[in-house]
Amino acid sequence: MFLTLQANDKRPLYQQITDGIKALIAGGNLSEGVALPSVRQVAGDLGVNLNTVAAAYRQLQDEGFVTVRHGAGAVIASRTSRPVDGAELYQPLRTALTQLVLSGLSGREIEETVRQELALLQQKGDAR
Amino acid sequence: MFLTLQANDKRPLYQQITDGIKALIAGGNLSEGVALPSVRQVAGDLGVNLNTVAAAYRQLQDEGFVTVRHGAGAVIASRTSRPVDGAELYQPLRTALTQLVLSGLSGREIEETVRQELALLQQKGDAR
Amino acid sequence: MFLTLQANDKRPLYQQITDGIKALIAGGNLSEGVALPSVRQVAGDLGVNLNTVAAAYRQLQDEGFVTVRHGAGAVIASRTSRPVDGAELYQPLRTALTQLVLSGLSGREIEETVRQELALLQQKGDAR
Amino acid sequence: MFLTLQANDKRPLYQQITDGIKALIAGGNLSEGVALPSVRQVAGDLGVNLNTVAAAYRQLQDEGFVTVRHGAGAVIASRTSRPVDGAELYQPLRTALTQLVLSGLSGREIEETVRQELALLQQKGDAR
DNA sequence: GTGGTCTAGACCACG
DNA sequence: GTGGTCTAGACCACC
Repeated sequence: MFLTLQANDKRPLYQQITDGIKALIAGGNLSEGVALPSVRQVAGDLGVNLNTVAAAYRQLQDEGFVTVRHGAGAVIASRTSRPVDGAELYQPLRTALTQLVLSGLSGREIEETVRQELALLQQKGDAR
Repeated sequence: MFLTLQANDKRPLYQQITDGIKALIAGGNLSEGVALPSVRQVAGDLGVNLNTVAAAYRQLQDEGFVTVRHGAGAVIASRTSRPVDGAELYQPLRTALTQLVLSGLSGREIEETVRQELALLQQKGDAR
Repeated sequence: MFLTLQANDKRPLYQQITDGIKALIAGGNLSEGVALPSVRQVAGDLGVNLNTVAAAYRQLQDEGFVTVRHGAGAVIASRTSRPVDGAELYQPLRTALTQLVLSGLSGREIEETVRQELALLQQKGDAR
Repeated sequence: MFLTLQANDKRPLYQQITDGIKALIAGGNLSEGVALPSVRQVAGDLGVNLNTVAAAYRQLQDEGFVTVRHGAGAVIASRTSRPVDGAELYQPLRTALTQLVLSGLSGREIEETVRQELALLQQKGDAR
C-alpha cells in the first residue's frame, strides 16, 4: 500500500485513508479483484488505531468500492456506476476552485493545474 | 446576499456560510468595502443561531477576507495576498477530481466541467 | 494632535485614541495645563463617531489624566501618582513579552527592543 | 497544568487561557509533543464552560501552537516560524511600556522590570 | 444598532 | 474517552 498520512491535513485520519485508496482506484493502481491489506496491517504501517482503519474500510464498502467477505478481507469491487448526487459531487469542486481563485490564480492557471493534477492521478505507479 | 444552506451537505453550517461568502468574493459579487449584512439578519434569513453566523464571520476575519469592527459591521477587506500552504490549497482539488474520475467522467469531461464551474463562479449576479 | 488610527489594530477605536494620548503624555509632548482639542474636532479629523472620541476622553478623565470643566474642554491634569494595581500594570507587559519570545527573539534582542521603544516614546516631538 | 484566571483581568476568559498556555510554551514548560489536558478537565479545573476552553484551544490551533486532532487530544506543535505582522507584535509592548512610564517608573526601572519578567517567564517550573 | 463573550446543555464525529 | 457543532438565551462592549 502506498498511503501516507499528512499531519497538517484537516481531514480526519480515516478520511485520509479512504481518499487515498480512492485515488489509487481512480488512477488504476488498484483494479477489480485486488485484495486490500488487512486492517491490522494498515493500522500498523500508518501507526493509527485499528478502529480508524476499520472506519475507512467500512466507508469504502458503504460506497461500493470494495466488497468484504466474512474473515476474507476486503477486495476491490467491479466499477459499476454508482448513483451519485450531483450536488454532492460538484460542491467539493466548487469549494476547491473558489479557494484557488482567492489565492490569486487566473482561470488559465487553474485549468492548467487541473490538467496536471489529473495527469498525476492517472499515471502514478502504472508501468503496464 | 444570496446564501442558501444545503441540508445534505456534510460541511457544518458555519462552514457553508463561510464558503458561500468566499464564493461571492471570488466571483466579484462582493468587492472591497462592501458591508456584509449583520449577524442577526443572516441568522434570521437562514434560520440558524446567531452564534453559528458569528463563527462564520470570525473565520472570515481570521483568514483576512473581511474586517470586523465591534459596534460597526463586517466589511469586505482589501485583497492582500495571504500566504497559503500549497498542500492545503491543492489537496481539496485532488479529492474533488478523484471523485469525478470515480463517477465515470473522462478527463475531457472533467476539464469541461471545471471550465463551466469557473464561469459560474465568476458571472453569478452581473447580467446588468 | 498627532494621532492616527490603524485599521488592522485589534484594539477598539476609542482605546486607540486613549492610548495615543497617553503616549503623548508619557513622552512629554502634552504637559500639564495643555488643552486637548474638542471632541468634535478630533472626531472630524479621525473620521470617527463623536461618541467614540467622547468615550476616550471619559476614560482619560476616569483615570485622572485630564480634567474636564463643564463646557471648557479637557485639560491635561497634574501628574499625581495614581494608585495602580500591580497585576493590572504588569500583566500587559507579560503578555507582550511572551509574544516576543514566541516570535523567536532572544532575551538580548527583546531588551534592546524595549530600549528602542522607550527612546521612541520619550523623544517624539520635543526639540526643547 | 498551572493556569489561573484573574477576575479583575480585562481579557476575556478564553484569551486568558490562550495567553496562559502561550506563556508556558514560551517558558519551555510545555515542549513539542506534550499533550494538553482535555477540554473537559481544564473547564472543570477553572470552573468555566466547555465552550470557553474549546475556544482557547481552537485559537491556539489557528495560530499554530498546538495540533488538535478530533478524537485524540491537543498536542504542542513543532515550533515552525510563523509570520507575524511587526505592528501586531510591537504595539502591545508599546502600550505596556507607556503605562509603566505613566505609573512613574524611570527608564532604568522599566528595563530592570523587563529583565525580571523575562526571567520569570523562562524559569517558572524548573527548580528541579 | 452592531459584534463579542459566556453559559447550559444536547448531540455528533473521531480514535 | 476525545474535540466539534449547534442551539437558546443572557449580558456586555462598541459605535
